[in-house]
Amino acid sequence: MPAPDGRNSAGASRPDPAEGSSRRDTAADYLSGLNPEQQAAVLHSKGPLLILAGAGSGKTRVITTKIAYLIREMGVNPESILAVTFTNKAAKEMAERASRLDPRASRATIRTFHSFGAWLLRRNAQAAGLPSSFTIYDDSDTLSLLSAVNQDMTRTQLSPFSRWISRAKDYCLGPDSPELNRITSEDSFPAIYKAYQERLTKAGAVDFGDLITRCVKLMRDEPGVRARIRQRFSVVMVDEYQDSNVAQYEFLRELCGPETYICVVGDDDQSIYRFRGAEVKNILTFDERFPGTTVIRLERNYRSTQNILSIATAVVENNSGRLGKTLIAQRPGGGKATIAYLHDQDQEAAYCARVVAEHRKSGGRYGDVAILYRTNAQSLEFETAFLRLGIPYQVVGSLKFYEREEVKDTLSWLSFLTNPLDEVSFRRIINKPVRGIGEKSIERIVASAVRLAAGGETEPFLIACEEAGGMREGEALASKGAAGARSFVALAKTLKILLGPEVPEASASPETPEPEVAGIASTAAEAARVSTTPDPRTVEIAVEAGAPVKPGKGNGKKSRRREPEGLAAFVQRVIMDTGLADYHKGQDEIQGSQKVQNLEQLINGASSYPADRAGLSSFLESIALDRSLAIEGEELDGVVLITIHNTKGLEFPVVVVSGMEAGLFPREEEEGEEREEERRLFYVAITRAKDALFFTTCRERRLWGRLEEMYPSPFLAEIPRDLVETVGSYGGAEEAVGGGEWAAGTAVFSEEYGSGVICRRWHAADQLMVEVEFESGRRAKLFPKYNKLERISRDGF
DNA sequence: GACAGTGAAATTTTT
DNA sequence: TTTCACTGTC
Repeated sequence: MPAPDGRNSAGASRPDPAEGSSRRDTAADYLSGLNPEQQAAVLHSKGPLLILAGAGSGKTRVITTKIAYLIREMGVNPESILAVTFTNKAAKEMAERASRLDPRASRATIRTFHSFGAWLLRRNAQAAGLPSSFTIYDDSDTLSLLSAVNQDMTRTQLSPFSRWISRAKDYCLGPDSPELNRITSEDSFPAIYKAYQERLTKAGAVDFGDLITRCVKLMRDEPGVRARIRQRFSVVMVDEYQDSNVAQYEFLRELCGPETYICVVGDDDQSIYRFRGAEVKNILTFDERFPGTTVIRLERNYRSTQNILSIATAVVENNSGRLGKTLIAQRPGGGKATIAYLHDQDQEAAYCARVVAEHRKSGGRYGDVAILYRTNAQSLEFETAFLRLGIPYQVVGSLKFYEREEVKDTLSWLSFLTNPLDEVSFRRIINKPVRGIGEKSIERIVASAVRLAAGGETEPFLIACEEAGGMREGEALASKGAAGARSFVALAKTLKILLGPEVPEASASPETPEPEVAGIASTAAEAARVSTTPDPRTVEIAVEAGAPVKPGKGNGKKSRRREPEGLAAFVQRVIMDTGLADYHKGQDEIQGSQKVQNLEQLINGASSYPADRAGLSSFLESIALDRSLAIEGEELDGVVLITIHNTKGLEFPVVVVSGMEAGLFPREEEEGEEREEERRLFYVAITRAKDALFFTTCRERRLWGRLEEMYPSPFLAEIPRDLVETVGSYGGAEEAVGGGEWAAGTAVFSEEYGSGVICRRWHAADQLMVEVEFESGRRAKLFPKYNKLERISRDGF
């Protein structure tokens, strides 16, 4: 174990002897429920630790217990503990559970990689070459900036570049790196990347990748910062380590000095983010890169029945390059899984509805059932069917709330008020609602602003607008545009004043734990200040905004609403004063959309933040880094519709893996790494199930309006036949698929074509005929009786 | 410079 | 089915 944090605990590494026995009792309490491997993981204290935690093996429990144990038994200062996760949900859960074990754990830093990066950069903005109020750009902002810099190219042309840039950053490659050819062979990429990066920096903004790569650079260039950070965090833990990318590995390397205790937890079989740069190699080679590593395997599974785990194991064994784990069920019993062969999505949805109904009949809840799919688009059929059948459901993720036009508009205003260099936001709001400033004029203003910024001007866009409005020396626009520019400037200035003065830069020792109480007190005062000066219009329009949007829906009673509090009052004011409220109200009337409602939701989301600059910054940051934020709806009992990626870390009594069709899941037909990743995804899906597991596959599917003929996923053939039963028919009654030796989904071998999977069967000339999709990618129609076709299986069937 | 209309293309997963 | 780029008209 590391020496306890120097600042707080010199000499305090041993628990007070007087308290010793009672502490040990408590320790016994929370350790006794752990199995031997879990205990070993908690108690481990020498050298790096890699915990290979199989699905459902109590991973979070081990981490949180370890945090509590470090604090209680090892005398580690909670502030010295850093735990990083990949999703906000995981971070939140970890923090909550650790705090429940020991309230002091709430003082530990438990964040996502990206949010920790943002935290570090804000506190060391100057050293990192950023304004402390830097804006975080999401992917669409990145694309906007790219198209601003490359005006001769369309967004469609630029979108691959946007992907390549973020991939390059995943690998920690800058615009000048000679290794960029690993990303793409496109010749123009380095130049476009470079121009983008320069402009991004000029805009006082960072993208997601920067949140990691800039930290790596900061730690390398500034030994002082690195030393402080290493002193602050003597314990570093990483969850879901299999999803880390190269840049995150580099970051970790910088965070960990010789004294740091490092513990990573992960499961190589659940690595499913390769497409965005995750490197399974990080976990596969951890013990080489961190010499002296102890590896502990958690293979006891507390979630699923053995049958489910056997399926999962059989499937994932088809992958190569694994560290290897075998899950052992701790729960008894469990029946077979089911493969349902269905005709189309309607049948698929109907089948799922039946699964739900049966589960309900045996006393279960709607929320016990999860329907998993590969792509978000697949949720639609389930939604419409469930709506019609009166089955409550909830769609997890995919809530593109923050990508909506009206929300983005508002956020752009808020960003621009926080960061006057923010070009992307400026472009978005300068002429919305229309102020008579068209494309040409915008380009002229931006060009002028870029010049001004180069001269050190801190508010280049406002100054450039003043020029355009004829308020100062420079190129003025024609009358209509000039008036628009003037009104924009006036608006921005009013709102800025309302927001209050700039916050002073961070103090000298930025990584010292901050006394949080002081911050809240001052911000509460600020909150009061803003909300006590309401614009009379605010109230009036707020009431209108609360009125029913669609005729015939809602009522007038709702209009007696509470006045927005805290930052919400300011956000509302921005929406009103900028004219966005009226503009989108108009849109609602034309299109029957719910933009005003969405804006209200956004206002509500701001209410828990203090109404000052700091509050606004943290509001914007949490939105940028946690897109699932606004879903805080009431907890209703409904069937869960969710993508497989989103299920990571979740479990459900009943799981339906839908859309098991070649080309859809797995997505690509090719073999290799891509296929292995899809298989891991399949493995994740299977291991979410506690009691019952279903697979559905359709013969045809409506994809973007067209009807496509589909074939069963080759993954179905990897499921040992004795662990599943099949139901359903593929078209006509005679073609029942369940029985028969040559069912669809059966793995076969042909001397001529190699191995493959039967995707279809029917009768031709009184003989059974099957269509086989071979691994070579070829398809062939064969008579099992006449062509040499063997059935194969790996379970000795 | 705004905006409506047309035609064509595109759909994976997320911090 | 939706989104985006491009064209033509006011």
